[in-house]
Amino acid sequence: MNEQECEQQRWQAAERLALVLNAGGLQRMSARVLAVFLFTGAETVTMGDIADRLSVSAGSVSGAVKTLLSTGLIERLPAPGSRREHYRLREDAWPTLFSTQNTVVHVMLQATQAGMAATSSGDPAHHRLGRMRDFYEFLLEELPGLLRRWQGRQEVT
Amino acid sequence: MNEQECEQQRWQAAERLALVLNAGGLQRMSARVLAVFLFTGAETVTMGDIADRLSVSAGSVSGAVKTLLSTGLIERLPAPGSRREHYRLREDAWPTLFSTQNTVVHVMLQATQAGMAATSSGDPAHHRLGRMRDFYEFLLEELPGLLRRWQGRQEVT
DNA sequence: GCTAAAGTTCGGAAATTTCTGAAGTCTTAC
DNA sequence: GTAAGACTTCAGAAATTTCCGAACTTTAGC
Repeated sequence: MNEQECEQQRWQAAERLALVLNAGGLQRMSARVLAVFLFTGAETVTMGDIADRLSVSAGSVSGAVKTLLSTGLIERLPAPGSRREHYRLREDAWPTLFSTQNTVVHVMLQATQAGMAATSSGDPAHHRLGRMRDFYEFLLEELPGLLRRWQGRQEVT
Repeated sequence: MNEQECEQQRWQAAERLALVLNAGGLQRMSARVLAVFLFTGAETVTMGDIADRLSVSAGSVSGAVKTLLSTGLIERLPAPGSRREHYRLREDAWPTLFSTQNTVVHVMLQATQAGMAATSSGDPAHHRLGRMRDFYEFLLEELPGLLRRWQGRQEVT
């Protein structure tokens, strides 16, 4: 396998992963940009690098980078007096992504509680909502332990 | 609070929950139909019931019900020689939904492995992909135990 | 078998999301 | 201070998703 073939495969894999990240909840452009951060051979990238690689407009890259920054998946490097800003994937990007996805659970719980307040205890809906609440409360209870176990494993390495 | 106010609140809560389910990955119409299954005061519902409640076309309901059936969130009841098919929320709907959402993780892992195959071990991308793979493999390892603990808690009740 | 109600399918309209491109702002270097 | 490059913003175009509705299929009841 020569170098060109490898590069081709690398970016094919990147686009495939972008599709999955997209299915997992990320916006399409955010997913593609995140894939660049993952698959680039460089330690850091600039917005221009990303725009070139994906052949998309600077505006799109700007928006996606802003989103990824605000969700804590990437970080801006303390720029050494450079003209261009440099960014890179954060070390704990994946636990972060996992955690933010679980904020949805919180909102779900609030909705179930509103529903239970609007139904009497004899109502089948009241019972159903109770079961739903129980499950998601269980999930939230389990979350901290899960992340702690992950961090514990990291320290060993 | 009189009966009408309660009904109004009930379905307001239902629509709110539908929005959250939508944000959590479900299609818009599937989410709204699932909310009806949760919030209805009846034990079971027919497609006609759903269409009336949401004021949407029979076609839309048909599509959404088909999806919810295939993902195991609802079930068709062994119809007692009736003209209309009856459906209801499955008892283990929420663990099921949770598990299906985690099939995304499997696909993600496959993509990381393809990426690692296309990069050499000296490449920064190789290292990044390795970290991503480690985290999601960890998650998959934790999943069975999590569901087992949930089932254990259910049996006690 | 016929009828009528229930459910399904699918083409295209409508609505929403997503991206671009151009204009504007900020920063750096000279 | 000025010019040039990097980044941001936003209105509108493009693409995609989503839904309706009409035609079609199936099934229960007679």
